Amino acid sequence: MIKVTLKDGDCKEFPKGTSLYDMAKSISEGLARVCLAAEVDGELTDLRTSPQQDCAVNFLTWDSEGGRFAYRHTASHVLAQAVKRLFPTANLAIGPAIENGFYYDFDFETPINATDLDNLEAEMKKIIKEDIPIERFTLSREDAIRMMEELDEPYKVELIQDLPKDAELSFYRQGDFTDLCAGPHLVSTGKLKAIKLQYTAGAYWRGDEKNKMLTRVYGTAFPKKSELDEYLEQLEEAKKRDHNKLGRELELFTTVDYIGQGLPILLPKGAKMMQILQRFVEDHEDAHGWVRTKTPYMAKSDLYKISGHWDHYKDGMFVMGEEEKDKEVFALRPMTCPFQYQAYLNKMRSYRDLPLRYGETSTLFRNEASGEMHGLIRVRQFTISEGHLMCRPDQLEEEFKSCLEMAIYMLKTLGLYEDVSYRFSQWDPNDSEKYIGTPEQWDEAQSTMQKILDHLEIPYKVGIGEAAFYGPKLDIQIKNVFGKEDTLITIQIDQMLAEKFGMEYVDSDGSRKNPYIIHRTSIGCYERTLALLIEKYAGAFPTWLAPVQAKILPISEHYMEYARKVADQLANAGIRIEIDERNEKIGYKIREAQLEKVPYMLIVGEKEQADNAVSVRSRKEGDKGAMAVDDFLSAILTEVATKAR
RNA sequence: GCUGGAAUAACUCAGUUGGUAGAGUACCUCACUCGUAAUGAGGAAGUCGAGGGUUCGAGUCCCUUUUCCAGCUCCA
Repeated sequence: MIKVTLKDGDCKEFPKGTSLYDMAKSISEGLARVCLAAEVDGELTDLRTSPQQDCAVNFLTWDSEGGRFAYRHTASHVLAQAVKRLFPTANLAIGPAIENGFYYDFDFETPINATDLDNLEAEMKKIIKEDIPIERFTLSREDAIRMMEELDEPYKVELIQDLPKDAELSFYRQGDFTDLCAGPHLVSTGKLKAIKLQYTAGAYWRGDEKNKMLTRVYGTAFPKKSELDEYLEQLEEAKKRDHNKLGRELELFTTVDYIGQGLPILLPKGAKMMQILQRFVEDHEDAHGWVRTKTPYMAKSDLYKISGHWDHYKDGMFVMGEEEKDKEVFALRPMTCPFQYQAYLNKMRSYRDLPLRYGETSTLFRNEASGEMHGLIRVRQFTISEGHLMCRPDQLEEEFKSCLEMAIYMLKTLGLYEDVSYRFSQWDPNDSEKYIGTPEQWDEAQSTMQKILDHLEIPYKVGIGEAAFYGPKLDIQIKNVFGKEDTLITIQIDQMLAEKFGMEYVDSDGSRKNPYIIHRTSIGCYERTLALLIEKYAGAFPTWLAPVQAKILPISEHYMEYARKVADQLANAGIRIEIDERNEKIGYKIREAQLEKVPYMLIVGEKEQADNAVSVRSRKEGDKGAMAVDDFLSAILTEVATKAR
């Protein structure tokens, strides 16, 4: 007998050799029905495992990530089985569970289409109905390779060959289908309930663009049809917040095909929001010891040769001219650093001058690959709240902290703080081509940064190979409505470029030293920030950010003059105001203003004109009744000043 | 850049096996002068993204290209 301690502290005894699934059954039929996998002494495992000694067992249900992953991983195997049934010549690559579903990569002989996807889904449902038991077995590496060669699965053979020689490999078999897999999996295909194949996409074998592009089939699975439907409904709702759709509908931006990809046109409302954000950021920075520079948008190739951009970032730049043909070759700037450094180099610096904080509202140009552009989130020309801070080693941590605090303040003010996560972006020592500097320099820069991050207790995850070519970064990451993650804000420590440009200061002992440089942004690039704000608020921006803060809706033409008088008074106080001068019914004007998501509608008619008042309707709370113009003005000014959300 | 999908009026979309280009909204005109989410009538509006091909005839079929969307790769 072995003793099993359950999560709730209960102890049970079972004969040695009892599987976890049988244990669950003997505890209760209900548990057996809902448990999907288990943790034995903290290790994720299959229900078909039979513990050999006393242990702690935690049965995992749909409520745990481990349970969901086992469930969806099994769904991905069922998909692979369906593919092998309908397309016997297709080869299998990999098929994991992911955050909200699963995918499987296949190498099809001919591309599959939407009908094929429907057929595959139908076949999956058949496999689930067949309720095929799923068995686990292990093979030596050698036998595993032999089996996959016999099955003619070259990708699987390659995967196995990369595993350690003495590895014992686990396989899962369900009827006529066998796959290499670490598991865990459900006990039979019938445990799956609601599945849906969503779409296909290309994906490089092993994520390397030099490799063949495979077909990735995405799907999701839930224990109940109602939950699946709810999830799909949520996806549809999220799409309605998509900044790329909403931003165009709200007339914030547009694109024109003969201007080109990644070059959006900011319309008056979008440009106004950008201006508000920019003023907010610049004022805040200036109040915190930052000074402004204004540097050129382009430079001769000479500059980029010193900085290393020419060798490490040329593909990302717009270069004008050819080195062989033209006397001077210019390139638009992809980053501000080498330009702003010239301001530092303008004269000899003393240790007393540091820290020096240079801010610039900087427009940058990056020649992104054509498939990368996405609305305002990835563009080829963008404007960023860029800054470089030169300091002494003893000031580094304090300055880094203040940069981070500023970023957090900005995020909190915008209401995005709860949506971000931190990434400590490090270099990839195996890809030294991509970076300047020696391994020793990288170790030093990264350990300096790590010390600061740990000291500040920043909860980060590490991103290997995500560093800039000149140094490590703390990236503040955010997800868009589709769940795709992008960097919003970045704070970087750079020693290497300072050295390349010969930036120095004279220390108290008379010696010359290179300053530490912090590259940082306050709210990242304005285009991307705007995009995320659109999605965050579904276009209903906080009043301080709204391009139009109040719209005056006269009941009829008779009150137009009064409407203009009110508009003048509010506009003179700095409120962004519009009048709906059209000869339409009030209900119609309200509907339109509501759809434009204007924070306040001010209805004026006979009564209001008599009382020097406005009837206020808020987009959130509806009709709020009449109010003296002065009272409305002071209320909205307070709201704007506090940047209330 | 790669894989897949898409492009028809300002916007959202319909358009059957190839046979005269359609709706709703918006816009313009007129009437109505209106009290908290759509007043009515009329009008104008499209080289069917661009270029080439097949055909008596192409929005529809084929090729090239541009842009947009999802994903991959890459990045703020």
